[in-house]
Amino acid sequence: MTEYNPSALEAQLQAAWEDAQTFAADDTGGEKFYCLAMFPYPSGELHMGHVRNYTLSDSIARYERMCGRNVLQPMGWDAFGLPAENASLKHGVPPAEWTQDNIAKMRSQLRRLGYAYDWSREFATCEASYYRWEQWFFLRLLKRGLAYHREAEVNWDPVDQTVLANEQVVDGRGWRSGALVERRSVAQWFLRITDYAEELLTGLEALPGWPEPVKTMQRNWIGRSEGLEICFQLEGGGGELRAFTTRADTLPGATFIAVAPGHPALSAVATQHAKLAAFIEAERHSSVAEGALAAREKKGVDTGLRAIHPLSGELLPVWAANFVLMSYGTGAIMSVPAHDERDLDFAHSYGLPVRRVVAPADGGSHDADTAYTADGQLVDAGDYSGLDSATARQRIAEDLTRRGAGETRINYRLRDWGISRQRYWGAPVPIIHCKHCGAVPVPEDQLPVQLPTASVTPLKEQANFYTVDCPRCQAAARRDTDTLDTFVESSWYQARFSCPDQDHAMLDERAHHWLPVDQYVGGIEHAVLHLLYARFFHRALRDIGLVPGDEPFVRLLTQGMVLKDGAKMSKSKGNTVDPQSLIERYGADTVRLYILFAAPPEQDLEWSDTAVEGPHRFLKRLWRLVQTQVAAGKTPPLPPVGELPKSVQELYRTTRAAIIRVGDAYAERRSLNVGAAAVMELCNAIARTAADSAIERAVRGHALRSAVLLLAPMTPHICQMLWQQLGGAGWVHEAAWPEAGEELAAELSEIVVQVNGKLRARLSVATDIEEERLCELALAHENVQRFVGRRKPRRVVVVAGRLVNIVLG
RNA sequence: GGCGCUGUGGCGGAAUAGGCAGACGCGCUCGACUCAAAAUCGAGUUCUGGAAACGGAGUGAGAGUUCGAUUCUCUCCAGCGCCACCA
Repeated sequence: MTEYNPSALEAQLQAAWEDAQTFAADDTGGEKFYCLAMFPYPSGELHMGHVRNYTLSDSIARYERMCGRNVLQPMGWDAFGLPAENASLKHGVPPAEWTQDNIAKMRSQLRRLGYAYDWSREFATCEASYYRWEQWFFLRLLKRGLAYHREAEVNWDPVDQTVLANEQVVDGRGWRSGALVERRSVAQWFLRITDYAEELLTGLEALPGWPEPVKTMQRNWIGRSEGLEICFQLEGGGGELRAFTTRADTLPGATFIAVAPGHPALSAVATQHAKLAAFIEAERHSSVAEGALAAREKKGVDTGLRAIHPLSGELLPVWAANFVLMSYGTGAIMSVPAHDERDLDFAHSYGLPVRRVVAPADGGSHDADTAYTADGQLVDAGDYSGLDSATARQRIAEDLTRRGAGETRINYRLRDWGISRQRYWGAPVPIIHCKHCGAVPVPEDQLPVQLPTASVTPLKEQANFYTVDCPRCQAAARRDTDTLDTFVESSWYQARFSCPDQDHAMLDERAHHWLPVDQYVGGIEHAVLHLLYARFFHRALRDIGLVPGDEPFVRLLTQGMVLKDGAKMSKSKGNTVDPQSLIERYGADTVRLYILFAAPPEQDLEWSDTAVEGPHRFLKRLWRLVQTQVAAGKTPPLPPVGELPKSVQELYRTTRAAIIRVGDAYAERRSLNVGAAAVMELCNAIARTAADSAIERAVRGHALRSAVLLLAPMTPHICQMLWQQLGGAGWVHEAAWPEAGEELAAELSEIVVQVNGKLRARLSVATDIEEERLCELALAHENVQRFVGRRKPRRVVVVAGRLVNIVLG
């Protein structure tokens, strides 16, 4: 009997797959299935999170392939980014070299796991042949007005020395460095993602294959709110102030106006108002990031300006206040202390009046010390008194609109995406700044703007990089020395995998063949960053005809983290488990099976060193079962279902059930942990069944072949070998997914008998038994009688083929 | 503070449309094989009473709907995640 020797077997098969190019995708083939896992940053080390991510997607890809689909499963490298620069500083290795070394390491680690990638499509985003088209696309966006340059207050990461997008600031800290983010004014490039805000929001409804939490996070991030922009005239003809509100019904209760310290209306006043000027200046230098604002004490200064209430004509003081954001709405708000906690807070600090105009609709009372923020009924609100909040909002909006004192508006929390980074290791911004012509695009025939790899010096210090002539007027000019946010690369790589060898265009007709991605697999941490950017990019690409449809990813699986001792595995915590040593010990198949089996894909997986033994033992047992079967000679063919004797009926049924259950686990629910369990159950049933007669061997053979096919997407190496041993031809990954086969009619079925919903007996009865007779039998059962006794059942519920519930009065 | 997710044995988890709670696996107990160990195989394993048959309790807590609830509804509690002066 041959021993199960995973390492030899796996190495041999991996080489054979490679020689045969068996996972190359067909650009013209039939029903396509594009399966993609989020490509890794080449850190040089594969960790368990990667193994989980790639094993999930590989199992799905292999399953779809067995179902006859033309599968594309590519792999590449998200290769720009800071770690390469840091490594370069630390060890003196150029980023390009460091990155290439890491890619080589990780590629061989991935190969050792037996993933069915089409390696011919591999690319790294740091290659000029890739970012060249990113630069090209940036210029197209610029031409279409979707990219623009402006000085803006930005999030500045003092450790990484770069600007961060809002999405990259987490709790007031840089997402990578963890440093407290500062506010700075920097000239940089933006992409007009806000142009797509509405579409990105409504598009979520067309994504039933996305997890609800991810869609919710994106909805919150986009933050759509409908409201009214109200125009307040300043006293003495001093212009106007506009304020956005979602609660126009509370306008009668507005007692002051609050404006952001950076509001342009203040600059003229500040010249005459020292206290205000000081306040504005202090706020400008306050380095508090957005996330920390909420905890800050509310401060303000009366500007001396007075605004006219558009309903009452009353004069409202205008205050400069640090709790108003310049970057949302108009930078000015109407303050209604009675119905907004922040306003009330501020009013209390500065002794401003509180006017209650909304009362609970049910007539209940409300604590006067807190703001009543819910909808209700208007009181003491002039013409609007008595109306409910919704009606009042509508009426006030209509009235103000008619008088030109307001208009309905939709505001979004989403801001434009700042993409300039003051980093070396990234794709250069293809722009030349000219004193006379402004920001001039690098002509297309001069792309790519190559990142100079000879010297690892910041671009702004490399004169031979930035010294150029203006392409328009030939005067001396200066290249933009910023690089693009690395999230730009990952926003379109899924499209480029369709045609990575295309030298003459960003994308070609193959993108129309392969896109959208049918199944995307990755970590939930990208719920807003990468997944929102990629949806935006896809639409921008669509608008110039390069990709089909509106969405890049049809189905999304967000896998949970791999934890050890309750915390995410990480080097700093010292709780990592090295996949490499585990593979050496158990083989890739065991590692794959364990990581699929240990938890549902979407949930966090608590790593257990001992639990790995389970899947390993199972594979060894399966191996032995096949060896025993094969050693006993040729397996007879499966006879017609009707001829199966009692001794093998259970195994036949279990096999059939397993085929259905496992198929469903792969296709519908992607709950591969349950699929793996069902195959284990099947193998237990095989081991329980005798192998003496020809018919027993025939049914066992059928069960074993099925088990091997069901398991093949998860543990491809061992299954390839067992498939051959069982007489299967060719690659198991090209074999057809098994048919469940004819259902075996049962003569007897087991019926559960309950009394008052409690299980009291089980009956084995003829499947076609009449309901009346079944009830008789159930009632006659000894143990049922003990509970029913002389009492007369009030009711008997019968669920055909399943149970009888006898309800006593 | 808002929104969302999750609570099931010693542990990871299963229960597809409201119908046998605990599949599958880890761990543990006992046994077989062995000089011994490893490996392997067999029996058992929610708690509790009982030798057993057979009971009692039981899916975070409490209520509700139902003949019947891990599953549906409501109110709590706990943990996690996201967002958060967004007007």
